[in-house]
Amino acid sequence: MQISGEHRRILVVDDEPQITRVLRTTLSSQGYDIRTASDGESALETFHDWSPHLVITDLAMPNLDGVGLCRKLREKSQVPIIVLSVRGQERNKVEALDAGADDYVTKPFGMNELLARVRAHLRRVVPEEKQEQAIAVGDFSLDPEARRVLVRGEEVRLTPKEFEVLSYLLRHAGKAVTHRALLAAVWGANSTEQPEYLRVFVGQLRKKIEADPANPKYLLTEPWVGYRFEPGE
Amino acid sequence: MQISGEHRRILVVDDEPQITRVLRTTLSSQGYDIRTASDGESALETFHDWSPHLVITDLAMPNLDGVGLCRKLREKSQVPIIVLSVRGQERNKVEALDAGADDYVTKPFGMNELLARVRAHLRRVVPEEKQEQAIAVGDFSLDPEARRVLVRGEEVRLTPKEFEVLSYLLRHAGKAVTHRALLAAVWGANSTEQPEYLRVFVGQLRKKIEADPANPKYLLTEPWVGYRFEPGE
DNA sequence: AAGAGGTTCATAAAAAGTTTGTAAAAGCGC
DNA sequence: GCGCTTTTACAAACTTTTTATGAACCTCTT
Repeated sequence: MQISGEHRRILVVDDEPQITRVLRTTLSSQGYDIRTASDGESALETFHDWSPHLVITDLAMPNLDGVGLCRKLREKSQVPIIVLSVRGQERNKVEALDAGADDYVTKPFGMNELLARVRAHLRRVVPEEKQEQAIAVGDFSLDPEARRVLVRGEEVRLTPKEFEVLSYLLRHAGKAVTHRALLAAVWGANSTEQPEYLRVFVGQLRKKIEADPANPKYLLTEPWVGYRFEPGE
Repeated sequence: MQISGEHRRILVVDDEPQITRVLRTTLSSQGYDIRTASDGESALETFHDWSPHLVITDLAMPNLDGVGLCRKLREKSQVPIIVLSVRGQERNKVEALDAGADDYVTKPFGMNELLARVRAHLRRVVPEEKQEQAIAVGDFSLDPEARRVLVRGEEVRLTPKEFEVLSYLLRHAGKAVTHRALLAAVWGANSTEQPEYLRVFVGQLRKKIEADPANPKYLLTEPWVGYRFEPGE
């Protein structure tokens, strides 16, 4: 498991199942999330649904070939594209690269080389597009980019851990959140057996966001289960 | 002559004069500006003086080899690097790519392929103008060309590093900027583990731009995360 | 139905561990 | 030498973790 590769999504496009299978296996083992497509058209669909960070594609495919796929992708996206092909002739390479591909690797290729090229291209991808979107529920709004929380229009200063706890609760507003889930989300999957933290931090949060911390209106406890966040109407 | 290649500067590094000569000729004919260096050390010098848009380098060189050159360049720069080498073994490729190279082409290579790869990498280079635009937020305005900053109409003298720090913060005004991001932007991607710089420079900046440096109004600290620039209304 | 025993929850506060602001010394390049 | 950057040091401020205590709650027994 490597930090820089975590959660990066790679779309593999090839009409030969044995190729996609081996790529899926190898890339998955490096910690990447993989989806595959067997032709250009379905690749475009998956691309739009899933927004991968990198595309690896074959050249010869039904429906829409590799060069066509590159052109289509480039109309909308800057995603790095690596073309894999058995055709090693220079004009094929030039055509693909000029169509928008970033790299051209000739089959058969060494898997370590491909992985290194994948790393090289992913390095350039803007670090972690913030998947975190602003949330607004009831009297609360939370902006992860600015790292700010507003309660009834007032800004509330939160420490990092408080922020993460509240963030998780807001994202699951209205639902009962188990101790385990909350602990795992904020403290990591390891410390799921220490609910003392939660009591302390929930207490702190209530002091900061509740009008009457002793009789919480938003941050309710769900006995024997966990907590539940109830946004004001 | 092609439009996309106009005025782009390419640094060619190789200790064999016949290689640099043919590359210079070919690349020049495509409208690129070329300089050459015959070893890693002088390549670094030329790089700093000339800020090329792309570097093409051999692997085997006196003084500082291709891999070392990649590492050195990556400390400060995101410039695309294409490595040319007679060594076609996979571990050479992996080593170079992981050292920061973006592409690895084995000699002998087709010139059209190389040109296509050059075009592919140059496509990704951010057009300079984008980074050089003036910014004005709240009480601040910053002119990158003149390297001047005005706070409430008053000019403030800043050192180069101070300027870059403030520039980055202004470009992300209102958002929490992580230590990592700020360090990477100003000191290069390698020095992301030295937040001491930031403390010092933020302190300097506050002295220069805040009315009361001890109680900052603009340059706020976001504890455990980084800093946030809040423009005056 | 009431009470004992055990568990969970809330709160406060002490202890431990980090981070931040600041000053100043050392290093570097022109 | 001079100005800028880097390094070092340390106290102050802050966050997180740990600990303690009492109240509230459930279960089981009588």
